[in-house]
Amino acid sequence: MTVIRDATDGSLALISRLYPGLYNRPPPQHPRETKPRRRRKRKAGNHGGITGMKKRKLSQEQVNLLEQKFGDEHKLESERKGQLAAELGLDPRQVAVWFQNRRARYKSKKLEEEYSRLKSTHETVVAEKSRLENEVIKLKERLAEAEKESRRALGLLDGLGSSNSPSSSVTVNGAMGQLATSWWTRDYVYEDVLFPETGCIMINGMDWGF
Amino acid sequence: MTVIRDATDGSLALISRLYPGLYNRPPPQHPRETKPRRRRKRKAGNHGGITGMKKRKLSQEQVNLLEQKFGDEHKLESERKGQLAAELGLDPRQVAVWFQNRRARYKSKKLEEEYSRLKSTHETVVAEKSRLENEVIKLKERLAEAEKESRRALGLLDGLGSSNSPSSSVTVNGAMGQLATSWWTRDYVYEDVLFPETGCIMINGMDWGF
DNA sequence: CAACGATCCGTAATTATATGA
DNA sequence: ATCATATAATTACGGATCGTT
Repeated sequence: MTVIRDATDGSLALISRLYPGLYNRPPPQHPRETKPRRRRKRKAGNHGGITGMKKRKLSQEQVNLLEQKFGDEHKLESERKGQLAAELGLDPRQVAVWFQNRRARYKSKKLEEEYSRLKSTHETVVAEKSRLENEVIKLKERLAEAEKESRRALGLLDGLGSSNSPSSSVTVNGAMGQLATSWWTRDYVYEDVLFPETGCIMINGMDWGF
Repeated sequence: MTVIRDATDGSLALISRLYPGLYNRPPPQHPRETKPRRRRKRKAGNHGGITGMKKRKLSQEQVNLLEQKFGDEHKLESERKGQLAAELGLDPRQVAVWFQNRRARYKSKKLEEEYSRLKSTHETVVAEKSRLENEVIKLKERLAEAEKESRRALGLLDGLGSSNSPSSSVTVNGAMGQLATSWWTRDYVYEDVLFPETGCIMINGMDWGF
């Protein structure tokens, strides 16, 4: 099944000599193991030393337990580290390294997830923004039209008011006054609400000079 | 059985000219047809001993050249790989590994950058959305008011029309008809444009039944 | 031709090392 | 010493191509 490659079995040959039984995939046995590596001495570069240790893959069982512990706590206390190492038949150093790498993996994985999440909500917001922009446009159209119609009605009222009975004129003028203070001459205006062509309103061929 | 790797003592620059390397390096990408790959040649092998030691940390000079090449192309053709390896005094395998790891680094770095960028634009869009929401609210207020005023004016017109001379009535009724067809009874209406309290408009103590 | 196997190449994940805070 | 981080090397898996059958 597993194709043994030149490079791989070279490693295997070497490793299996040092760590018998560790590379078995199907039956991962418990490696009770002597560790040929010694602790890293002071930063004396041990380049060229025997330190070049080939990586041995941890068995699935070992990984399972490590993952479980990682789920409990992302950090390790040296106390638990030693215990875990003994339980797994690993060098405490390996356990520590495993946790470090696991934290790094966790971090980048988390970043990916965060990115996906952010991207998703971003697209949602963009769509909502687009919807709002359309709504604003429609509202402005409606508003421009409504105001235009108001002016038209007011113009008609004004025209009527100048040739009506006094009582009616009072009513009309009163209404005009209210309208004027309510929105007609208000000081805050959306410049872009009124369409250009509404700047000069022609009703029945008459320019109302607005 | 054949051990090939390692022995990267840095003095085996000669072994690299075994890769006759071949033509072609199209941006292959996804599975699509003829991608004349590298011709394969008999493996030559095995540099040096079994020494599983890792010659870690490439020199700054080596990294500089590698980075430069990476800048040109993120992928390596075996031809260039062999040449580069010879130039650097490295095992071609190491060059390949370096590029693989470099691509991985590039990928995660890019993800980080993309995340920052996305986050930034997201916040911008959120702000714009908020602004648009406010604008919509204001426009709705204005629109409700404008329509209310229109109705008030129309109400006044109507009131005048019912107690005026026939000639005036004609004018008034004509205006009403225009208004009615322009927006007053249009069939598409923003349900949320009119505020709840405007559902029943009282003008001068008169319910217009809207 | 098709099928197969060996060999190369790449990605993704993993293990380990080196260094600085 | 521990941790975070960068880097190197290894492992496993998959795809592509060549050389045979």
